[in-house]
Amino acid sequence: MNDEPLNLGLLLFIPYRAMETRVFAALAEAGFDDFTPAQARVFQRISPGGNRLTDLAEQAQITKQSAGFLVDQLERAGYVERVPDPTDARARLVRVAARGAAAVPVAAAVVAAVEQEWAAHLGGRDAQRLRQLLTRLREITDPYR
Amino acid sequence: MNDEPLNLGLLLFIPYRAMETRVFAALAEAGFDDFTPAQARVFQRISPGGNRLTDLAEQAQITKQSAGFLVDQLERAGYVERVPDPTDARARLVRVAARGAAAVPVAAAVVAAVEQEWAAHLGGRDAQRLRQLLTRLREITDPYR
DNA sequence: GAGAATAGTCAGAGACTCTGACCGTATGCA
DNA sequence: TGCATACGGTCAGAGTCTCTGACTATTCTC
Repeated sequence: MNDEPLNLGLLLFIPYRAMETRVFAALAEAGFDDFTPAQARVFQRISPGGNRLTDLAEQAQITKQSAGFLVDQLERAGYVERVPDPTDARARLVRVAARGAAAVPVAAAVVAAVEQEWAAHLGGRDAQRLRQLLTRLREITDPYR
Repeated sequence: MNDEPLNLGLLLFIPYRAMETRVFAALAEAGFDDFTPAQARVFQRISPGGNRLTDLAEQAQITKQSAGFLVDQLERAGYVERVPDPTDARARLVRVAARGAAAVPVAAAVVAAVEQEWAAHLGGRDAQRLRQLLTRLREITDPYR
């Protein structure tokens, strides 16, 4: 049923949504039942050394106010912490905290499992190709990088 | 900068978001400046004969209440209309109305343009391949179909 | 014809996002 | 050195989107 060609936007959205659903179901089951997709889109961008709020906002393509709102929640829930930026007294660095670090492997495991399912359906060679195509597409569609 | 492999979810999300941004910018410029992404995700699923609310909700993976909320707005803005379903007195069919029909070609043109840009970057053969891979991926990631 | 299922609405709450205004610190330059 | 400007971040308020739960009306099943 319904095999007419869809526009690429929707075609990208459908598997994205499927992945998201799977990850959040697993996180919830593992006890990380607070933690929302919006929070995750910020959390996901935190690098090992920590990031400034404005940096995270820019990467997630939201305003710094929205980023602040989400980081507040993440901080309250113990997923991240804010530390002063030694190089700039105005700024603070958002870093992954203990509970956040504990959630990462859970999420990573589901992502890996889903990617394997997809590879099983597409074939390993084509799964590889999909990743490569999307990575190349990112070159012209990621306003941050 | 930042070429480390990202998870497939994010890799799908980035171009999706880029497409969405482009389409909404063009719609706004063409005078369709009300019309939000959430409304579009419902609107996009309306088929020529019209759809029931619950059908749209299921496709968009939202509750029927949310779908009703969005269709209310679309109706008020003149993008869709509701007509009685001749086969079931409980139901009504949501159909594209005049203003909605006027917006479709504008959106379609942008989608086509963006897809062409992407094809120019990836190469026509690989763009074709990307579409094909995503279509196959839909087979196992679209809970509706 | 009775009971269960379905289509849709109403009410209320919570999450997410935005714009605009503001404070304190840093930077560039005369 | 000092001043204007830019930048990092917060506060306040509003709008949008989503959900859960409860309800009405109609249809389906037996």
